[in-house]
Amino acid sequence: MLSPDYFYEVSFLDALNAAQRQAVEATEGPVMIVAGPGSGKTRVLTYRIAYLLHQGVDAFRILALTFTNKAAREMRERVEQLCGSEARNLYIGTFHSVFARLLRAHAQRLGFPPEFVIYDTDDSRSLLKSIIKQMALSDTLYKPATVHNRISAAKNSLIGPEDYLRDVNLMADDAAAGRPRMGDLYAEYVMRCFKAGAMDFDDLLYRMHQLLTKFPDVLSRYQYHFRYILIDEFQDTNPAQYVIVRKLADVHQNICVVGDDAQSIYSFRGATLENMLHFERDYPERRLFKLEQNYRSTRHIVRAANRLISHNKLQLTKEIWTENAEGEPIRLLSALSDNDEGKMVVDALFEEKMHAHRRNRDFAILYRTHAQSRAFEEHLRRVNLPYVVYGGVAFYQRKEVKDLLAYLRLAVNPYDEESLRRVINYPARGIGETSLEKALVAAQEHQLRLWEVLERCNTYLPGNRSNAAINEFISKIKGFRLIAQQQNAFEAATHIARSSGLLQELYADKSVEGVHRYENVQELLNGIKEYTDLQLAPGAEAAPHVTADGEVLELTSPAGTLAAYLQEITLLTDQDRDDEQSDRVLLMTIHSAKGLEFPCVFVVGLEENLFPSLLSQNSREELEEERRLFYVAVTRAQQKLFLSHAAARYRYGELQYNEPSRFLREVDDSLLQRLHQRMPRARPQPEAFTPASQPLTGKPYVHQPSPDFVPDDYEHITEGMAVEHPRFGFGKVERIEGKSRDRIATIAFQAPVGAKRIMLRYARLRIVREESLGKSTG
DNA sequence: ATAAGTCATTTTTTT
DNA sequence: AATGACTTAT
Repeated sequence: MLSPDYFYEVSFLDALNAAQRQAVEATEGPVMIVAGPGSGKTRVLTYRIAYLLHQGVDAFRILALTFTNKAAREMRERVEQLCGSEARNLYIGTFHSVFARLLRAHAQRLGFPPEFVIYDTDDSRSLLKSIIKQMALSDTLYKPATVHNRISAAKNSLIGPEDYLRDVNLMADDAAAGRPRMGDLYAEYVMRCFKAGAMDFDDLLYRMHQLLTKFPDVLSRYQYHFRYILIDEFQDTNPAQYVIVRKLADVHQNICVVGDDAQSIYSFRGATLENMLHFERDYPERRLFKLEQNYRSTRHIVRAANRLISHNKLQLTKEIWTENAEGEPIRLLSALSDNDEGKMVVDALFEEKMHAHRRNRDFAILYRTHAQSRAFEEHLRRVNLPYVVYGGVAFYQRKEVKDLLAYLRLAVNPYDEESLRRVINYPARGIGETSLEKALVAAQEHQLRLWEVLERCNTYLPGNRSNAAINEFISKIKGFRLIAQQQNAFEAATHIARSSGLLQELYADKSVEGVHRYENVQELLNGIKEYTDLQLAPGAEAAPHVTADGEVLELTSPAGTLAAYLQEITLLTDQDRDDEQSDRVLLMTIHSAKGLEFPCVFVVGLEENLFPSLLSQNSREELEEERRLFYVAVTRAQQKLFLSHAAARYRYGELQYNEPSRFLREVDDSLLQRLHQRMPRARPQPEAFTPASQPLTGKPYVHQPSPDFVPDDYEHITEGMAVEHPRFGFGKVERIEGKSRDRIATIAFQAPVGAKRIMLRYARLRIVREESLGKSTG
């Protein structure tokens, strides 16, 4: 069995410690790896795959599932570094993307077209909104988001609409909440998605499970195919994911899950720690490996993390340790107000940068909610430190991008109701709400799809004034459909963008924002071109769709077509786009910091009611999840950790006073070193706070109304004026449209924000003298 | 049809 | 404080 070169070949395992190596070499049978933060979890996963390949396992028999595209890409790249191009044939992807592929191959079994569309959250909610309206329910009681969450939770627990309506407990819950029709909404929603040939994100799991349950031949095919299954971030899986994976692993039983119960922070989207407990129950013979040595952080930080997490009752016993240096004590910053916190944090950051000669990107400022970023942005701008805030409006969520995608989606699948409604009157072609309303009613009445009604609008909507426009629209889309079938993705998309009138509409808008939108659409088209060229390039590598023995694993649309492109793109998100490696301070929520690490970390806003959140203090479970969130935040730090809190802050426009977070007490006092003794005895008076717009002079701010300070008075802002916005910085008003409070100003802001269009109502703009523009940048 | 006024909402996020 | 959704007035 062992080749003569065995020892040479596996010498790469020398890069691992004993525990890691054991976990890598235990390839057969069920395995659970509990991996603490910074313990080399990704390393173990990649080496495990590399080791399997070295053992002669065919790459396409290995299935590795992750939560994010980024994690999947990283894993593939790292295996490729170890094993070369063989890594390309690995089945690595997110749960959603892998399942989407498998579902495409067998969609017809479930009555779906192979080119089914995937509804994102917006699509789902907009569909629900229309259903709620149609069923004449109050949309304050049945908010689309609430209903969607409920449906999503049901699907993630593999509860279908019939089960839901039959479930006494669920029905009682809904009745108690005053929403007795929830089950009916669920059923109608599922039916509408089905008719539209659409699956939402949760369907990719729910329908996958259905496929495997209803069709034993499909199940056994994949059961035999995937010899080794690996799952990353197991603590974040939901019941549906776990059940599916168990089914797939049932023949070979080579299932390896890697996770850390102490880092489970996604219960609000269905993840359950119980999966980790169930794993032990379901696989009694499973082998357990614990990776507890931390290579990331100083002893101070590791000790603080352990202290903190020991307050949680619900946990598998595990204590991380490290051989790293003691490091410096954790610093505590106590600020008077949110603005003060911004100043103290930025000052400390600046000092640390100068003192230890660090780069900007060595710093991360982590907060509980997005709204907290403002104060830090303001002060970072003031000291000229470049920064980037994670989590703005996603590219693929932008209106203009979604509009074009809707046209493309329609060309592939005209039954897609959400896309149809999105573009039927955009650009305006005289098909108003009334016609659409009528068509929807007719569709309901005749049990037809919206598209089918419109196709024969003369029959179903006799005498409707806009029938001519509808017919024209329908034949246009049919034309697009032909083109999508005959030409490649880029040609088809360009044609559709032009001949739908979308491009012209955007081109006509010469405002700064309009130009941006036009550019965004162009960028989307460029992306499509890139994709097409790559797919159709001579000698393009075969995607891992075909196994070595020639078996086609799944059929997808022909490469390079619009249909194929849409399949690839739907599951991409912003974080998968331009991964700018520029030297900037990073600002983000703790949730999005998971999986990352930084030399210096600031965890800010450590106040009761904010972190832990007010809404998380109802039950012990929720509080423990907040604590795990703090644990995640603390363990992002490699060398220096700063914690900060403010005595008072504005929330929802009101001044609130909060006690320091209980989490600060839970980290041993001896580990904390106060940077400045500033905790006030008495509550500060609101007047004492630094206002949002502090003069640049650095002199203490004196609160007195000045003639050039007009916070709310939009009438005073005129074109050509130099202004300062507390968040976006300095800029020049280029253009003003509209009247009164709906006036919109186009303001060319200086870097890093760039030109930006903002509503002036309530906007806190400060008029500044022209010369301050030159000397202040962000 | 457009402008102006009212009201409700407000965690975290991936796919 | 800041928005988005919705309603009322002209």
